[in-house]
Amino acid sequence: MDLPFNVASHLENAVAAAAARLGWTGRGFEPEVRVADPAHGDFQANGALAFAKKERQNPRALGQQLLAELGGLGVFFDISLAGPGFINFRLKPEALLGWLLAHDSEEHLTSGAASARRGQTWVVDYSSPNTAKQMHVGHLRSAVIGEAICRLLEFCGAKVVRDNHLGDWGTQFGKLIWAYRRHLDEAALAADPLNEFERLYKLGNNAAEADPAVLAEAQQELVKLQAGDAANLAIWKKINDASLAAFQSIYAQLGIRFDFTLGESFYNDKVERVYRELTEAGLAQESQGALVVFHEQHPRFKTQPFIIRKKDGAANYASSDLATALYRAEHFRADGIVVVTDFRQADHFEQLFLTLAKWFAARGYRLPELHHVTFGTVLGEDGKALRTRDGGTIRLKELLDEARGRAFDLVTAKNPDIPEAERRAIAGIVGVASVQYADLAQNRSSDYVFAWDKMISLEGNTAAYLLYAVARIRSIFRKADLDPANPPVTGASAPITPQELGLARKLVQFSAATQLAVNTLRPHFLCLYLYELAGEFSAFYAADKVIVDEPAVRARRLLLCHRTLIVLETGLHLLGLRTDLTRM
RNA sequence: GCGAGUGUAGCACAAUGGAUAGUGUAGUGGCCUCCGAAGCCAUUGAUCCGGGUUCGACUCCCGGCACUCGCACCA
Repeated sequence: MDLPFNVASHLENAVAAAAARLGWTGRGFEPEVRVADPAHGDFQANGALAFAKKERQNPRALGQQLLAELGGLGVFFDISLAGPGFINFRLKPEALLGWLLAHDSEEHLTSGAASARRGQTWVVDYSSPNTAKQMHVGHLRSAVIGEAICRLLEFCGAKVVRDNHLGDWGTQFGKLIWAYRRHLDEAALAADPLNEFERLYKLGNNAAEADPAVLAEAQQELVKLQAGDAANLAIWKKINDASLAAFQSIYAQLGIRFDFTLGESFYNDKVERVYRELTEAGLAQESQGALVVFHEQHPRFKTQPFIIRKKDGAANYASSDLATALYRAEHFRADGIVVVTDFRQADHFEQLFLTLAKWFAARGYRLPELHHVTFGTVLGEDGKALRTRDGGTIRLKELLDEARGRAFDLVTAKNPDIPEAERRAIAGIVGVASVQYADLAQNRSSDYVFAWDKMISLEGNTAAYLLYAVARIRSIFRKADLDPANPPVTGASAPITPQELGLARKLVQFSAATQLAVNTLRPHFLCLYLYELAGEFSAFYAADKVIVDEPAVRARRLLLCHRTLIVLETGLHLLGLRTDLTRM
């Protein structure tokens, strides 16, 4: 019998079974298996501690009883009781090598993970920029975090629907169409449509702010658009087509491909049902001319309304989001919906989810698991929202161009002998990966400081450090002219070194890291793992020469190198990064 | 005013109620006739304040403080 891909869940099952034999299961025992501090073991089970508290018994004694039931695991682990009642599991070297031999490709790692969420469908709503504007740095996080979440869910076996929920139907179009009708510069439109749309939007926005009469006119343009006015629809379509074309080049660079681009406009004819059903269910009411939902039991939302139809009759964010959730539940049969936006929309989504729960319950609809994945602001080094020197917004296109440029300068400084075309290709991978990784590597809840030097300098927890490990491993195989597949690993006379063991142990923890990242919808847990793995590899690489004379030792070390390579690559791909470089 | 998020070394960040709070950078001291030194090894330095719950608290609860953000027709 071999160890399965997910060692932690295997242990969890074994500990739960042992507890069941002791009669603990019905009394609230939880195994609480997690990755351990290497000083104590590879995994630990802490369940005896909490259980002892609940039972008012000595935790150490309960730990001892549990330990006595775990004999079957002795094939794979050295097991010990420690401290107040921790049970530590340390994988035996043979078990470690067995696991490594069994998981020999990205495909096998993926199939090993795919049982966790098999059969589930998840709709992930991310990126979702407003059309008529260029994407700026503020759009980076939703796109990058959303894509990583999609890939993590897929890795765990879920069917993922990637939906770009464009802001293509809001009030900005009233202002934009108002300006378009009066101030369009045809020459500028032909030269750079997005630029001209941005100019018109600013013009319309300023005019509406300065003059209530203009605002009223702009609102009328929106009402006409939402009512299907042909002329306004034509302008709207022109704007959207130009915007989408520009977005597409950004998505291509970030490795993002949407299954659907169902913007707010798609739900225009679906909001009437929302109004009707919410009204019938007694959830929506008229207030100050608008249709709103209050939540009486909520301390704040009992007085802070969720406005689902404006007093001028137009739909808004709330109405289209309600219609969107229903569509996702009915049409995609979603088991889960993840919406990735910044934290400032937290109130909106709390109100939305409360409303959905009541609405779906009233109609007997099945409610998907709802997640609002929030993230903080990208800050400049002055601690304020990231801006250009003259206070403008930083366009995503320019940001990625600069990342590539900086990466190119660095590759050129380090390795001037590589042909320029290859240096450009390397810079494309490293530059974009650095930006993606810098965003993913921190807990998304906090703001983060965007610092070019730290991001591209390739030291510490950066994409380049990980890609450097990838390049070095490829280099070993290139120099040795060896095929890494399934080398013989037994019979080595030299004992396995601490660095080899450290690396092997880290590799086995890959599944635990992906589980943690996907269960919390926080990709930084995977980043942290990959960084530690690359660190273990670097330490191993410095301490133990791979290409040594003794065949069995060489084979064992090549096995470690190869498995490190595939785990690093699988992990980086899960984050949405490219790894197709052989040197850098 | 009400609410949410965030406060961890000089700076930037980790820590799913667990064992001695981890890393990077900056500083200090080592390591290339040896598979890539964009590297490795060692070392200095921190939980906003005050209570509480717990065998155990950066983590949970209560009260403050600071910063950011949200709160009737933007998305």
